[in-house]
Amino acid sequence: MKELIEYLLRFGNLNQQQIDFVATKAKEIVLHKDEYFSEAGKIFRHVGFMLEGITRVCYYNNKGEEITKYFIEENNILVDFESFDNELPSTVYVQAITDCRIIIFSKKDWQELLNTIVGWDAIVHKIILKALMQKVERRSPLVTEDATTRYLKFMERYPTVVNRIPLSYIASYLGITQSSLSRIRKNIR
Amino acid sequence: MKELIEYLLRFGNLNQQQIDFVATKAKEIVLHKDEYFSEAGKIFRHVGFMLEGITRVCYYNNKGEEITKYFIEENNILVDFESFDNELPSTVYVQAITDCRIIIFSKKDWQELLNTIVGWDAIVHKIILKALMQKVERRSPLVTEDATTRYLKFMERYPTVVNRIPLSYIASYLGITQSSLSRIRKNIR
DNA sequence: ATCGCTTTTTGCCAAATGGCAAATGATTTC
DNA sequence: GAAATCATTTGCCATTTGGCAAAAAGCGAT
Repeated sequence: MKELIEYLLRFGNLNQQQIDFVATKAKEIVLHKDEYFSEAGKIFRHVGFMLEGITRVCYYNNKGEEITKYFIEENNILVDFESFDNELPSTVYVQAITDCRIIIFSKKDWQELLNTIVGWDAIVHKIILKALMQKVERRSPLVTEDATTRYLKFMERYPTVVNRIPLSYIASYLGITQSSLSRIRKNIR
Repeated sequence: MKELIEYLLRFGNLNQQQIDFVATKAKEIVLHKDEYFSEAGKIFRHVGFMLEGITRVCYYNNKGEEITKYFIEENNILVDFESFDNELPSTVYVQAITDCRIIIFSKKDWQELLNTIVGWDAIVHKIILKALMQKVERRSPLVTEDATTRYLKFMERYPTVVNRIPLSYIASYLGITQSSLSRIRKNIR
């Protein structure tokens, strides 16, 4: 919980009373490896905050291949705003790839925070912006570089992730096959 | 100007007085092909709105290759919020690739709109969100598909752009060489 | 230690893409 | 209209990556 509050305070100020109010709405859940936090076709009804573990956001293309869009690590927000805000079915899966501890807020509680805490919407907007910008930045370089460079950058960007998840997920993030990634790894050492 | 107002109204309501006020702050500029709207290293000090033409956002990688991140067409917002909001030097170039007509707001006027029009910040937030989401969506599929598929999708997504800009820009967006793109084109027909 | 299961590595060959340079085509300028 | 300039296509060959299947390595349960 402390982590969440620290995270929130980086985006705006909250007084003790407001912090306590947030805390009353927060619930902690555990998600085991391979379980889904949410699934494509369903509407996102929670805002999550990663306390511990790694999740990934993925989808399937028209050939049935699984594509990992990005990973979400500790101390990051976990929500599909398009789905959450507009009550639209999400197009992606959010899956735990290690055991995870996650703080969640139900939509109802989230609304109540919006209505109660002055400035909550500003904080939330900043958080969303930051999350989206991160996505753009993490995704863009992948297009134009060769697979080895992409892998090296991946390791820089997710240093805490590389050794905790199966290689197949990394490959599906980098847009290459598992075999290719394996070969690349060999050449790097 | 009508285009801008219509665009704004898609994200929230403004009364006639507010619309007029926005109009007093808007200036129209012309940017010729190849001119820069903004450059890497400089701070973004304007919010732009594309009336006519196409711009692209690009940068250079460590090999000196030019990478096109995306294109911006008519009726879209044109701003690097990270740079604009935080007064940080931008990392990208925004370049006209056809002659363009662009409405701009100076930072000072933009602030005044924020302070004067109730709900302006909400509209702006929605616009930013949409723009960022578009970027993510346009960028992500590029990673995992082969060049031909990427080109076909590019044509679907930017139907009005394909025939108006040089092939080299498209290649640098798709992350392939000009030669490869030329060959791909040949095979498609 | 052994079995069964999953993950990772490897070998083989085919396909896609890159790099470079020359040829062709298109456009501008005089 | 000819020359100069720029954009695009093509040829040649090297390199990267994919697809598939088998081998090897890792891991948990017994």
